[in-house]
Amino acid sequence: MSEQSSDTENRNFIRDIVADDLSSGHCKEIATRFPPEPNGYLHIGHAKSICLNFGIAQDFGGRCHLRFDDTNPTREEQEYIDAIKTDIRWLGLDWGKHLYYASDYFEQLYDWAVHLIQTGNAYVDDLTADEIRDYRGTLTDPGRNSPYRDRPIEENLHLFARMRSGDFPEGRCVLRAKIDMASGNINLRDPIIYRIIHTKHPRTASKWCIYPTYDFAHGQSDAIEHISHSICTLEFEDHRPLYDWFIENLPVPSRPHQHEFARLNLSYTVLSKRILTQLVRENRVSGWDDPRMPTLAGLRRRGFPPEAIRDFASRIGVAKRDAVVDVAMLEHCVRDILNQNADRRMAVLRPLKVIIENYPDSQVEELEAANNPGNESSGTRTIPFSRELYIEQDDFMEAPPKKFFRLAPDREVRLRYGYLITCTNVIKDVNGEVTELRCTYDPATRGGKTPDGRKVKGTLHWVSASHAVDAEVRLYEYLFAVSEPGVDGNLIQDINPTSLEVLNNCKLEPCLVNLSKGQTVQFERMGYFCSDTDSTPERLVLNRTIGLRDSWSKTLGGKTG
RNA sequence: UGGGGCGUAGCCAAGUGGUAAGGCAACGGGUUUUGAUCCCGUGAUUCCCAGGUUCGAAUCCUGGCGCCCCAGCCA
Repeated sequence: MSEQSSDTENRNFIRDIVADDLSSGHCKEIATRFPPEPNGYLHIGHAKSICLNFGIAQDFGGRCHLRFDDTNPTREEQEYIDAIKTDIRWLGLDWGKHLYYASDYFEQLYDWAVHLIQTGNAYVDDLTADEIRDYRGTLTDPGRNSPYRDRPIEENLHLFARMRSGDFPEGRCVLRAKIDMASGNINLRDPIIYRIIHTKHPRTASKWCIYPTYDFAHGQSDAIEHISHSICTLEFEDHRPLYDWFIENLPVPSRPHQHEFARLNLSYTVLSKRILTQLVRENRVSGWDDPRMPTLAGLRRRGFPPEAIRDFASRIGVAKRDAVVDVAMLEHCVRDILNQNADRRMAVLRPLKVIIENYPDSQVEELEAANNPGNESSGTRTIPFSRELYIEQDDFMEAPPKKFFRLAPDREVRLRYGYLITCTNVIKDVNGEVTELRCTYDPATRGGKTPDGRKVKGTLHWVSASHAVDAEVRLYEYLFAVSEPGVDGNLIQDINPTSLEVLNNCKLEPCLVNLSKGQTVQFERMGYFCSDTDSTPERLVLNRTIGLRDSWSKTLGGKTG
C-alpha cells in the first residue's frame, strides 16, 4: 500500500509507461541509464534526469547504468568524467557496478557499421562538409542524393577500412546511413554515422581515428546494455525514427525504446552547458563550483543539501510541455530540509557595538541555547555573554518607522537567550553615523525570560564582542538579474552585477570556529550558512546558502540585506 | 510553406467521458524568545479559441490560433 501511494506521488507519464510495459509483459526487467557527455559539469537540470532514471530503476526493481557518452574526443576530458561521478554520488544515487562508456563499444559499433555497408544500408561519402549541407536540402525542400551514394559495397568496405586505419585527413570523407534524402525528418536524410577525428581520446587514446556519432552510438549502446527504457529530452524526439531504424537494421541483442520528456528550465538561471562553460571560461564566475552556479558542484559548495535537490526533482514532476520552474520552488525545498536539520547559531554580519552599562565589567556568563528549538534531540550549547556585545546594524533605528519592533532609543528588546536590554544612549561619529549604543539590562530576565510576564516584541541575535570569531561572509543573489536570462538576445547583459557581496567584518558565536566543511547551520534571523572551500582555520570564510523568508523586508518594500 | 511535439490558476502539475487533485508563489488570520518555523483560511462556473458528438466533454471529432524543437562531420 505504502509503495502504491509513493508511486502515486511520483507518478508521471514515463513511470506509467514503465509500469504498463511491466504489467503487460512487454518487458521483464527494467533498465535505465544516465548518459552524460563528459564535456562539462552536471547541473540541476541533469539532476532531474538522474533522479528520474535512478528513481525508476529503484522503484521498479531494475537497474540504472551510468554511461559516459564519449564519442567526441575533441570536447571531452577526464576531469569531467571524474567530476560527474563525484556529483552523482553526492546527489545520493548509485550506479553500483554499472559504469560504462560508449567507447567500450567502439569495436562492436565498428562491426555494425560494416554490417550496414554489407546490407547496402551505408556508404562512404566523399562530399565536403559544405557540400553535404548543400545536398541536405532545407526544412521545406528535400535533399538530393550524394553522387557517392551508390558506390559498390566492396568499395565502401575498402574505404571504411582505410578511414579506420588513418589513411585520410579529417573531413576527407564520412560514413553515412542510406535512408531517405527526401524525408521530412532531416535526421533521416542519410545521417552521418562515422567521422574522422585525429584527436587523442581520454579512454581509447590513439586507438581510433574514426568515431561514431551520437545517433549511431546511443541506441546501439542501449541495446548492448539491455536498456529497456532510454529516457532523453524532447529535442531528441525526432531522432527516435532514426534510433529505431538502426535497431531494426542491425543484429542487436535487445530492443530498447526511447521516451522523451521536457528538460528543466529554472527562472533567473541558465541551464545550458554551452553557456555555463562560457561563464567559466570568461571568468564571469570563479569556476564550475562557484556557489552562484546551478551546477551540482556549485550548489554543493553553496550548502544546498542533496536531499533538497532530490525533493525538488520529485516536486516539479515530469511532462512533455516546455516549462520554466520558479526558482522559489528550489529555494523552498532547500529551506525545508535545512529548517529541519540545521543547528542554530548566532552571528552578526554587520556589527554595531553595544555596551551594557550596568553589567559588571569583567563578568562573563555562559548562557544555554538550544541547537534546534524544533528538534529537542539536537541538544544545547553555551554562549558567552558580557558587557560588550555586537548586534546587527539593521536591528537599530534612531527614528524607527511604525511596526519596527527592534531596538531604538528608550526601547526594550530581548537578546535571544540573553537578557532584555533598553537603549539609553546613542553614540555617533563626526559624520553622524551611529557607532555605538549604550544600554542597560534587566538582571531578572536571564535567558531572555520575562518572569513578570511582560511582552517584548523584538528579539535580536547578538554576539559577545571579546569572544566573537571574525569571519568573511559571502552573500549571493541570482547570477542573472532577469527571470528569463537571454530572452532579449544578450545574455551577458542580463548578468546580475551584484550577485556576490563580500562582508569582511562578521562576528560569529565562538563555537563556529569548529564548523565543519559541508555542514550548514542557521544563523538565527539571518539565514543558512556553510563553510566555504576557501575557509582556513586562520581565516574563516562562510557562504550564505540562502536567507530565511523575510516578511519584514517585504513590508519595507523589497529591500534585501 | 516540410517534419516532430506541446497548450489546465502568477509558476509547476494531476486528470484518459461523470461534473477541475496537489505543490510553489501571493494574500489574510493564529501561535511564537528566530518578523523564521508551524497551524488555519483565500483561489479555475472552467481547462488556447470556435464549432460538433453526447443525458453529460479538460477528456471524443472537426477547424483554427499560439508556443517549442529539427537544415553540426555536437550531444
